[in-house]
Amino acid sequence: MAKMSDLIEVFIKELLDDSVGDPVEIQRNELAGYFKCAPSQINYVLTTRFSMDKGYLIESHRGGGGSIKIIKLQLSQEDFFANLLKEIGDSITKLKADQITDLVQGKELISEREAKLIKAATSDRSIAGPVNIKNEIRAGILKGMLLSVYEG
Amino acid sequence: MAKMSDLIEVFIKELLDDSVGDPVEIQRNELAGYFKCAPSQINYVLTTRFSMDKGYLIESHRGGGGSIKIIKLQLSQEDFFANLLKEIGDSITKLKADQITDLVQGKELISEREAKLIKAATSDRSIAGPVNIKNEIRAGILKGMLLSVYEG
DNA sequence: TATAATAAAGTCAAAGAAAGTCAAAACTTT
DNA sequence: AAAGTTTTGACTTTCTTTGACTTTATTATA
Repeated sequence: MAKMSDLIEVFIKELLDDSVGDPVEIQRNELAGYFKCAPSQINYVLTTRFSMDKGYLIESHRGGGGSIKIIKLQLSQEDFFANLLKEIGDSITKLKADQITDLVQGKELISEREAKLIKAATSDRSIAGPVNIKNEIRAGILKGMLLSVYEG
Repeated sequence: MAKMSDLIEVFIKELLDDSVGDPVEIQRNELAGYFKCAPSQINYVLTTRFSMDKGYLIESHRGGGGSIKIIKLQLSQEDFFANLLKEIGDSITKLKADQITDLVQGKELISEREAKLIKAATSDRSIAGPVNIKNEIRAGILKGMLLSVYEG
């Protein structure tokens, strides 16, 4: 049997292609039913194939009428942003985060106010929680924000 | 089926828009009849979508000829922010964070792009780290960002 | 004028409808 | 065989819908 996760991945990518740039909305159980797999496998596919690093944003709601929204951000490999994401990696200090933020602002891809927002979000003060993982958390937040700037 | 509660929410907001600032008066049973839902669902919508901290006041009368009055009120900016910070507290879900972000955007205190940034920063996928403290971390980030807006 | 009937709205808990998590089991690759 | 990846399922969390029961106000009646 061809790998299920791959099939699901292709399926979702086709949906995204068909919708030319618009986000795609699915219901986890429905999709799982279609592929006759465990619903949680959809989550697996989403986290392994549609991660932020790969240029996707995921949003979801639980409860009656809940659903999962998949947003593809168009970024090319040699893109400035792609490089930044790589540089941020899985962990980043506040100093470096600020440098990157300034860099992006310098290119006028974000406004001064937006830069301020980003700096606030990535500040040590904002990031409550275990000191030893602050840099990891910061990396995730910074990447998420930069990607969101790219969103249609 | 599109989510009933959302439809009802939109319906009421349209009424409010149409009445430009004036309170809107509805009959619970009538509205429930219109939407073919349980009357108590109107209460659900009212408490989840038109709560005080979202800037609404609800008044009602029971008995014959009874009705529900929905008032949208305008708070001073300091009160508004103070309220938000209080509501965020030490822990907040993604859903509630988004609602607050929308609220702030609705008041035109932030732009659509800035709202997107905030939503990205507070998304579960941005916040790497232990699941059990995500809401705590999110609260810190959101407060940090809102404060940065407030402080100019 | 009391009292009963009726007409609202309120409350709360249970059931239902999603999605999320995590770890074990089952595969594949090295 | 070890390491890595995928698949599954039991359990959890979050949000929505429903309905039985309560409270309050108005209207009709004795």
